[in-house]
Formats: sequence, C-alpha cells, structure tokens
Amino acid sequence: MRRVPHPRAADRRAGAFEVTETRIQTRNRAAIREAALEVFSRQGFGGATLDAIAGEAGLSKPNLLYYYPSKEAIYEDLLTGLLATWLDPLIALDPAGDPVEELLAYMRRKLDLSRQMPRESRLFAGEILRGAPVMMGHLTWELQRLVSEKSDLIETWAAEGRIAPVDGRQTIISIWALTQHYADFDVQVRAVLGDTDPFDSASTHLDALFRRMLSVR
Amino acid sequence: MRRVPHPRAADRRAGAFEVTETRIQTRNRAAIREAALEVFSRQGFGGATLDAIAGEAGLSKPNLLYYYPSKEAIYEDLLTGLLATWLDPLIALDPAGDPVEELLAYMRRKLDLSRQMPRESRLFAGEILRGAPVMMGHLTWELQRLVSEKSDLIETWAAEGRIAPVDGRQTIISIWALTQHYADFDVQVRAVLGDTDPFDSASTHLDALFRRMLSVR
DNA sequence: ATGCAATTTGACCAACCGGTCAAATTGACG
DNA sequence: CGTCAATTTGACCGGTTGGTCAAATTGCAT
Repeated sequence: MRRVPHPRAADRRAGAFEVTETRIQTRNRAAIREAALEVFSRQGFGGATLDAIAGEAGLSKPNLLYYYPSKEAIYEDLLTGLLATWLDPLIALDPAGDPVEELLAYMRRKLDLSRQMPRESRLFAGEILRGAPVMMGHLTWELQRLVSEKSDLIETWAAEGRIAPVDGRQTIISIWALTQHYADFDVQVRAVLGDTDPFDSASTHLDALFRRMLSVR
Repeated sequence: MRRVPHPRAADRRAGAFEVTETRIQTRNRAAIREAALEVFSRQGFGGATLDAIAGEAGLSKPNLLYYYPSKEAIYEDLLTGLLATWLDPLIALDPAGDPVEELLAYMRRKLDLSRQMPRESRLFAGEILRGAPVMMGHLTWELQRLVSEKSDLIETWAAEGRIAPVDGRQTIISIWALTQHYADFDVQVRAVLGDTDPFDSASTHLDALFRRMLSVR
C-alpha cells in the first residue's frame, strides 16, 4: 500500500556504520524540508500544495512523492524534527545559575530563535492555531512534563525570595508570547515599528521588562 | 461578470431611511459571517472551503454565493468588519486618565477580547501569519497612525515620570503579544495549565506583570 | 390572488489537488 | 562497459474546489 523509500543496498556491507541514506537522498530530503518549511510556514497546511513545495525544491511532484509518501508526512516530519530545537532553550534553564539571569538568558534564547528561525516559528504557530491536530500528542507529554519541571524550579526561586513572587507556568507562557510574537506577527510588528530593526529594540525592551518583572526590590 | 446582490427595490419609496437590506438578507448574511468565522478561524483561508462554510451556515453553496461573490469576498468582509472592534480598546486609551491604570485597563480590555472573541483573534492571527495579504493596507494606515498617536502618549507619560521609562511602541506590542496569545495558542496554553482557567490566572499574572513593569519606584 | 422581485436549488464545469504507475534515465560499482 | 539499483518523469486518475447558470420556489406589496 505504501511505497517505502527503498530497501536500499543498506546491509550489503554488514557492520558498516554509515547512514542508510544515499548522497542524493540526503540532498533531496534536505531540499524538500527547506522548501516545505518555506511553503507551509507562509501558506499553512491547508493552503500549501505539493506542486508549490516540489517547485520550490526544484523537483517534480512525483519525484517529491518518491521521498515522502504524502503531504501530511512532510508536514509531520518537519514539525517533529524541529520540536527538539524548539524545546532546547527551556531545557537549558539551569537550577544552579542566578535566577534572574537564567530567566533573562532563556528569554534571549527564545528571541534569538524568533530572529533566526522565523519560518519555523510560524510553522509551529500555524499548527497550534488550528488546534494542533498533529502536535497535540507532544503537547500533552513532552511539553507538559518539561514545563511542569521548569515552572516548579521558577516557583522554588520565587519561594526562596530570589525572584519576585510569580506563577511559574504563566511566566514561561509570557516568555513564549513576547518572543514568538516578533516572528509570528512579523509584518504587523514591522508596520508598527517602521524602519528600526524589530529585534534590536525588542531585545532592549524585553530585557528591561523581565528585569523589572522578576527582580526583588 | 460579477453578479451583484440585487439592485433591490431600494429606491422604490424615495426618501426612505431604511437599510437597503431585506430581513432574509440580514439573517443570511449574519449566518454566513458566523459560519465563515468558525471555519476560517480554525482552517485558515487556504484550508477553508465554501462547502464547509455553507454547511455551517445551513445554506447550499450556490445560495451562499448569491450573497457573496467569492470566498475572498467573505474573508475580506469578515476582517474589515472586525477591524474596528479590534482597534477600539487602544482608541479608548485616555490621555486624561491615570497612566498606569489606563494601560492596565487597556491590557484588560484586550484580554477580555481574547476571552470572549477567540475565533476573531485567531482569524486575525492567521491573516498576519500569512503576511497579511488582505490587511496589509489597513496595517500601514489606520494601525500605524493609531499606534503612533498612542505610543506618543505613553512616552509622554514616561517622560513626565508618571510611568517607568519605556518604549511606547514596544509597550503596545507587548500588550498585544501577551493578551492575544491566550486566544491564538489556546490549545497549548490549556495543555500547559491543565484544569485551571487560563484567563483567570492570566488576569492576575498580567496585572502584576504590567504593574511591576510600569510603576515608578 | 396575482404579479414580480427575491431567494433557493440541482445540475454542471473547468481547474486544481493529492496521489499512482509504468517506463525512462541516471549513478555507481565491479 | 555492463548491470542493476536508485532516481526521475510524463501521463494519468478520481475527487474536490471555487464558481456558474437556468430554472424552480418563495415572499410580499398591491
């Protein structure tokens, strides 16, 4: 029913450490992911077409479907492949560090992600907007667990009086909202800010905001 | 080329103040807008279909197209019709009021909008995400002008020492980001917060956040 | 109750969409 | 260079999509 991408001559030389992928496969899969990111992030899943993705990747549509079995498969592969990158900044929140500086550093890492990977941010945003049909499972497992752990840490810091008394989960949500906004609503932000680089002024602003919000007085 | 919805017997009685719309037209147009809001806000423009909208509205597809000339027309009508509602809270920012309380009140009005009109919020979010193909014009006129005026007000307050020194535009952007997030990323917020009502805890949290951010010490 | 405008519908259409398939082409290795 | 797997392609398919149209039905003012 499903054409699996090539039994491959994989185990021809048993014991080889090599990846099971051809050079051509690696190149084309990468091109497809790049193209799909471009198209899905701007058009959304529903608005994207295989022809558009194939065109952007420089492949024919049947050729594209030689590497991925379906439109959904490409979309899912993109999202799940990016999930780790998206969660890493929170994972790096260090219990041993200085509370305020740790949270500011987390905020900065997220803002950098918005600056350097705006398409990825919009891809996630689009998925969540539509009710997360694909990511729902991840949301209620990895994410919930991770946020639970880190919000406990934040509230411990608060209880110890090392930061202002805050709700841990709400604090994390605020960092998400404030940083992702610059990628997701890019055109609106630029319309409002004019010529100034959104991320430069955002960086200063958010730094001050979180310092005031978190520091004990 | 385009079938205009009915010359109407409009001016049959000259000098009448009545709307140019039939009762049936009013009812059906309202049903269509409601249905379109439901579908567009969840599926995005690209993922939405006329059949889905017609079905939701309880009309046949040709009947739907009797009231609106095209899918784009419905989408545009929704967005432009909702624009005023979306800008009103900022317009109401009062130069004569107490600065901190005014900004807090603005934040609360926006949060209420997220709570009571989440579909409208997601509709706008989807439009901006895709680069605002339809709203771009409005963004670079009404919005830019309004934000310009109100950010000047905020910075005047700051210069007078009545609130902390902040960037006016960035402050407005922060209010948008923090409040709309609860509507736009609803499923993620709920996944993270569990059973507690997102808007109740958000209200407390954001109140404290903006008070700390804005108050002079 | 009748006449005309307003509304509704089924049948239809061309374009497009996601996806398939057999056949052709290319790459790599002995 | 021969061979076989890996890759690529054009032609095609059934279903859906946005949209049209003529005809039927309904609402309403007289």
